[in-house]
Amino acid sequence: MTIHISDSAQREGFKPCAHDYQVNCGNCRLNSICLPLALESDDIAQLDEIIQRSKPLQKGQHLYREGDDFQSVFAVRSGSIKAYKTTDDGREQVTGFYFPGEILGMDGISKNQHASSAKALETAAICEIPFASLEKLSAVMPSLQRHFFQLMSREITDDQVLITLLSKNSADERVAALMLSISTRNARRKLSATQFRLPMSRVDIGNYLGLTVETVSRVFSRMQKMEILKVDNKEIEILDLEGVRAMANVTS
Amino acid sequence: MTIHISDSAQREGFKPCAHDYQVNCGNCRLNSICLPLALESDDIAQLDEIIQRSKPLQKGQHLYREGDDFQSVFAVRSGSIKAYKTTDDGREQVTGFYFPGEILGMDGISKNQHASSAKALETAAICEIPFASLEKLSAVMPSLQRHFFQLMSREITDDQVLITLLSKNSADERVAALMLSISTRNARRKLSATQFRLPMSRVDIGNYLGLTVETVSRVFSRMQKMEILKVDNKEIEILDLEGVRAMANVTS
DNA sequence: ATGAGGCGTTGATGTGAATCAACGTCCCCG
DNA sequence: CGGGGACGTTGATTCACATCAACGCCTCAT
Repeated sequence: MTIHISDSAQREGFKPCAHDYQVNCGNCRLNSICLPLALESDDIAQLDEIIQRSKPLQKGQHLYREGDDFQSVFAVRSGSIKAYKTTDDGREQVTGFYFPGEILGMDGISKNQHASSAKALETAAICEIPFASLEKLSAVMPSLQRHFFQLMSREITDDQVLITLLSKNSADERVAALMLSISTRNARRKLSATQFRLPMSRVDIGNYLGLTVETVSRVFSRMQKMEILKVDNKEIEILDLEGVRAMANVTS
Repeated sequence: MTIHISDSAQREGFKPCAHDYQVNCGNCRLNSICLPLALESDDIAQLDEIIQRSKPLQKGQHLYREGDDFQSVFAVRSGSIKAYKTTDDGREQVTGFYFPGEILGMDGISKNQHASSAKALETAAICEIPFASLEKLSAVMPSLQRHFFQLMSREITDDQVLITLLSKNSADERVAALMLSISTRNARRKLSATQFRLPMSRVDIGNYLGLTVETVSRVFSRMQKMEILKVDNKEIEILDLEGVRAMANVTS
């Protein structure tokens, strides 16, 4: 089977490797997040076949860059990734953070070129899913086709949530909402919903939320003073989930 | 063939109708926008088969509402549609405007429920594409499958552009960028890139761009004073395209 | 050990857009 | 014909967040 890797990935050392990580979709702890489909184990084997695992990405390395040829979408197996676009005037807009079990790179399909860049926030293991193979397999596996339509749709609805957050909510609400989002996604991976380490810097948070570093920092301080959140550098503890929800102004 | 219509569409009068509008994908003036695929005429006939045309939606009527069962995606044939979400606290966030040839409703796939509402800004003719049929057809028509993946990906990249606009740009830049976007989309339909009528209200524009009506109005006034735009209520004329580009702060 | 550079926090000041308010226009309906 | 309501504009004031500035704490290279 031909192996496809994007240019920048190749540049920075994302290489398929012979080393057996003893991981496959069938035994992957994350498959309920990554592949929530009623796949026959036979189907999973086929999917496994096209997925390429590789040696981990180091902090700061790029998985792909805006403008790179689009060949694959990627699933995060461990670590975390930030996706971002560069604006006309050279500034950076963070468009998303991706944690284990989550899939990124789908924005590249439309123009056959990645529409954003993706960079490791910490050491990260990645599964590469060549899109051409995925398309072929989808045509014969209706549940896989459906799953990918759903994944892309999910990305759209997530973006709409961010649009609303940026357009309608205060700095307090935005930061609180991000904390809740990370908490929820942690819980989905059977990790603590109340204690976690933020892999991204304050700059990245501000950039994602349309705020300056200073504002993010002040919101954290305020939340500490209110005793709804404990912040120790990147270590976060949610002390009062209801309080954080109230600050985020969400009903759910 | 079974006919699927969403609940709210049914409530408000979106009904398939026997009247022959003498429209099909093969002869539709918009097909280069809506279906930019190398489809055999045979394929187009098959696609035509599943698409349902109906009597036009009147201004203010809903095509679907947030929470409705997801059955179909929709293509605009004439008129225009606004898509919006309702926030927890009851406010409205406009997530997009859709013009002839454009496709909406794909955000409903992920949860099998529409994630936003869609309402006619003026009388609008719509093609309904039942998603179940589309999925089946996609499995046997690779170019159609590819096309839909691309459409969804396009929606993602468009949302990312809006995210960046909301997060990084001033009121002037946002309004100018919207004018350019409408201008470009008009040109794609072989209409004037410099003169057009805005189908949406100032409230909708503000809501989409994360601004108040007053601010939108002031930006328009400013653009008039600068003589780069002529505004007469909803009638817009771009007097100086480069000037508008400069205001939007875009290089392209 | 040392100092430079990245990252985060806090305080003082400035500003762009929100808010509040008033008014004009258009259109529909009694 | 008149009035109520939706929509748009413009001006005065306020305010949330950006900006500017200073400083503390790491870490890492010399």
